[in-house]
Amino acid sequence: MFELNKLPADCAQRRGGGGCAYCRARPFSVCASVPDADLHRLDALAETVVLAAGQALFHEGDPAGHVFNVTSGSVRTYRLLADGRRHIAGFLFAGDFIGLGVGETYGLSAEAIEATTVCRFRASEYRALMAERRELEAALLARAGDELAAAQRQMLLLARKTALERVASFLLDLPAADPLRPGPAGIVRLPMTRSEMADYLGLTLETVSRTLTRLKRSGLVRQLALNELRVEKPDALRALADGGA
Amino acid sequence: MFELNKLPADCAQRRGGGGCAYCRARPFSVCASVPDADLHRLDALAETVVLAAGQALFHEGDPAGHVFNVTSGSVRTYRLLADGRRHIAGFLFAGDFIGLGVGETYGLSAEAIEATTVCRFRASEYRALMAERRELEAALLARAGDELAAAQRQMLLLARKTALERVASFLLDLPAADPLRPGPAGIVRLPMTRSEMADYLGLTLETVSRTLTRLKRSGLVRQLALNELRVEKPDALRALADGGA
DNA sequence: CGGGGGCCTTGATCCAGGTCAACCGGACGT
DNA sequence: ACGTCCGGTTGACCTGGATCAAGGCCCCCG
Repeated sequence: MFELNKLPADCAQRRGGGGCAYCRARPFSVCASVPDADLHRLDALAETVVLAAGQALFHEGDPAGHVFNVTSGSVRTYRLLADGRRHIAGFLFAGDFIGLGVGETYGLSAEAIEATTVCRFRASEYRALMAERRELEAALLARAGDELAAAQRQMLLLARKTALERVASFLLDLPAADPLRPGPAGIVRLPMTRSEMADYLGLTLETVSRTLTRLKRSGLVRQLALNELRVEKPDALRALADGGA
Repeated sequence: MFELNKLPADCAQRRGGGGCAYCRARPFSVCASVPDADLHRLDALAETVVLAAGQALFHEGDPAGHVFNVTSGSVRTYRLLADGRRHIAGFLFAGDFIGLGVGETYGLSAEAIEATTVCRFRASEYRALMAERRELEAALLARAGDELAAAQRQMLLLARKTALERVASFLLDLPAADPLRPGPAGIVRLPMTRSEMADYLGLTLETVSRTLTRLKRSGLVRQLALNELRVEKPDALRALADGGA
């Protein structure tokens, strides 16, 4: 039911050619903590991996051999229950780090949503680099704190918000997550399907669709293209999202 | 509707008397990363705070002046929506650290569930100590990773599990969270009310009560006392919790 | 240019869990 | 001893969102 594409061995290569210096995602990533003068250390460990839409980075239960930085595109992380129910833990964009909670094995699966590039490190080498470059460790700790706070907001959403509030929250939070595509304020790009939004928000795809229709009809949101829309009344939408009566 | 008890100024005191060396929660906390020889550094910064049931440590939106370690008892962290809907983000026990995701202000409120002691540090001093003692920073990063993984499991629960699966998961995960009260295997102590369980699990208190009754009737669980029960069939309960058909 | 397969939307119906309400029992204060 | 309060349990009913089903649109491919 969900494809299990392998990662072709040839699409990842050790670089060493100073790629980090030109990485557009660096300012948004934990790599920003590494001073320019030390970038060669990162470069020496980094592999660039190019992914097509639907390709997997790893699967839940795989030995956790690598950590990743997303450099362009978007990634979903998810988990399945035995009977196929799916939960999408997060959508990741340029600058996001993958590998914070991981121990021996990955606790989630990760797949590209669209054409995506990630920067890959052997976990053991990355840990060694962390031990060497303290700022990197501090940056990861700060990032982990931010993600924890985001996870707590998401738990509130899942535990207590209505479908309308969930979708409204999603539309407001999503654009901020993708720093490479700031675009004009209020434009929301939706690279994922309705089904993926549903599995992220704890709803069904039908409910997501109906709820978006309601938001359009009420004029809070306008559809610009399939999977792109504009928030027309951000304050009203925010009030909705936060359960403001 | 929810009490807003103040923290009496006199219940917290700077110690400096070598308390950390005798702290029963230390082996389970991030403090375990500080070598015995350096414990005086922790002691110098630590204040012991004794809390009665229901007393608040801080409220959402307060300036985040302190971080905490729980040393005994239990704490709930929660957030409210404008109309009073509550979500309990977590139950914390001896060894748990409070202050990972915090920035300028607290994003959650925290209150003692029962008689509780916590160890309090000024956030600025704790940050300075972290800069000085690297192992502490590493311990916090590891802890943050664990919490992130736990948050992801909880999001799966909230997004996709049924009431029965949620309660079963809760009963299995809770005992492991309280290291000072290991007790005989399979004994679950529930210091929180049905309403608090509900707000943690994204249910209502009635549904929690009915679901516990179902578990008792089906023989998976036996009630020993009010708020204490024993898991009779851990494997069956685990299968239930994980949605195993 | 025609056919097929995703993805999306919309409608009709169903049901798990929410809501409202009654009652029970233990802990407490007087 | 008694009343009150708070937490828990149980029952009856309701509803938001799930489920089941039918098309529609668009894109790609032959």
